[in-house]
Amino acid sequence: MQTGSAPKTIDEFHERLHEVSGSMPKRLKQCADYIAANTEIIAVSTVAELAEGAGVQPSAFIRFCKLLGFSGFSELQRLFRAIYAERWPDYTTRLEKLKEEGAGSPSSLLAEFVEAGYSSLENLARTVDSKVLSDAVQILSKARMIHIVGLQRAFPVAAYLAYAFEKMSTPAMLHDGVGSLDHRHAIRSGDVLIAITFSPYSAVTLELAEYARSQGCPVVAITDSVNSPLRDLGAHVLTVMEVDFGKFRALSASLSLAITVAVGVGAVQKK
Amino acid sequence: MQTGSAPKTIDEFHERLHEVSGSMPKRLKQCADYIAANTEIIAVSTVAELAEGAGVQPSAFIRFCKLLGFSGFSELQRLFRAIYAERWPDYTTRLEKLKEEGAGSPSSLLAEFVEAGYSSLENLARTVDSKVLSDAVQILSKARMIHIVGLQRAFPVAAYLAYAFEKMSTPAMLHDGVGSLDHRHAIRSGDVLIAITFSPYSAVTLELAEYARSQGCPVVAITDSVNSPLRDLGAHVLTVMEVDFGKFRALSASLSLAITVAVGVGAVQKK
DNA sequence: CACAGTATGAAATGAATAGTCTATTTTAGA
DNA sequence: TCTAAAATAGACTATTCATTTCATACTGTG
Repeated sequence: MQTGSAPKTIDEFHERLHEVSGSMPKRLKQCADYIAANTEIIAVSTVAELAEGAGVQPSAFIRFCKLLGFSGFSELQRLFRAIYAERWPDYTTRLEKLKEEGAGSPSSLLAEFVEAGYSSLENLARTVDSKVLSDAVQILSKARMIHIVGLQRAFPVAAYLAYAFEKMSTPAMLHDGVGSLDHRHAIRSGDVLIAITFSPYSAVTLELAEYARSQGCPVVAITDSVNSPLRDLGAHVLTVMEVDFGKFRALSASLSLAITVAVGVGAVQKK
Repeated sequence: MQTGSAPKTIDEFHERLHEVSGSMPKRLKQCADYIAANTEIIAVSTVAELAEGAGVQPSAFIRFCKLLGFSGFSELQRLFRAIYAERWPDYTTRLEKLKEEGAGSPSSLLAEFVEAGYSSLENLARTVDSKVLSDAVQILSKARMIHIVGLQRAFPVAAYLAYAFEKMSTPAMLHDGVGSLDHRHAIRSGDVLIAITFSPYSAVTLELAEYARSQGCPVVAITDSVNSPLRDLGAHVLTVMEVDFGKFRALSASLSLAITVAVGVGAVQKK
């Protein structure tokens, strides 16, 4: 049992699979083919299920795992589960450590932020629900006017949305709180509000969203986690999980999502 | 046990989770919170693992599952396993899947923007000059006051910088152009200006940068390409190339660079 | 302060699942 | 066609895991 040679990454796994699949007895070849075509279900299936799918006995499937260098099916599955469950490291602690050590040279700091950006984007791509996304675009494209609110951390996102709509000549209004002027009464029937807020949720944003709902206007929310109070309002929620650095948040994912929505709306309206 | 009312979709699940999480005993609340934050690992975890993650006993976790309307953990997990394949983690595959919905569809747009953001970040990490970056941080950390200007496309970046400095109690002022009020005379000797502008370069931003230089204030520029007019002013130039998609520009790289600078300055000042 | 109702944790139970072993079948070479 | 080696299937075992049970600790109320 050459367990030491077990593939450590998905790439290595595929490589090994391809490598050994040439010289394989019939049943094991079936396993190889089935696995190659259904890699994604390994993490959530049992030996019995996979064996049936490949049309072989469970024991054959286990022999197949061993041939690839694993000690058994469990070890193989562990590889796939680990990769999926891979939690992004705790950036807050990492950042603090970096600061403490004083080794926080700006370029290593940048490396951290860049990596956080990668994680956020990958996570976004992985978890976005295309149905929810296209519904949001639908709702917005029917709006007479789009209102945008997002303060504090969320303000850059709101500002970018306002910019994008402006460039596409889509009627939109940014509620930015300048002069503490409240423009809530600009929200009329037929309008839609985009509310962006992340924990800790801005009271002003929530209030405006509430007001919009009370006027019968749909609210499209861009927010983190599923506990967002915006959900209580019956808002159409787009969830985006982003890596936090203590008080700061990589905004890569939120911005990408926002610009997608904006361009999506613009595309629909041009037709 | 109202097993008939078990959530059938992830959306329903989240809804229910949020619905019941208000009135829950401590341990079950812990489960709810943990699950809300780690939904993605349910499909590939065991009760014991999740329970440990939430800091509760496995039995408590099962009580939690029942509260949500499932017959037990297995039924809950079945829900997540069923949809697992669609969210297969391999980033590239997932992007391709998103694009399958057809060009112009919201999800394919998202895939494009995510890709653009990703390459922008890659680009940034590759091309950044660590000497220039740490010099910029040096210059800024010596400033009596930091002025920030960035309009149009660059405004979200400027706004985020202003937010970050505010959070770190670093004296900073955002020149946002509200009311066409020009605050240039707030720029005094000892201050530093961060000017952010991308092609086509905003005249207002350039003018302000010019003014700052004329007052003998250093200017740290965040801009694209080497042809930026800010270079002519003798500004300290941080270059960031963003990948365009259509008319729009991913801001991921610019924001990451900006936040790096801000946090870098904050770190120096805390010492 | 006592009591009822609820929540909790530890351990026992029982089901599902991975992994092993061996008799049988298939295959290849003489 | 016979024989030896390899491959396979299916029964068997050991393990892991979800779930239940029950004794104990809280919590709020009269």
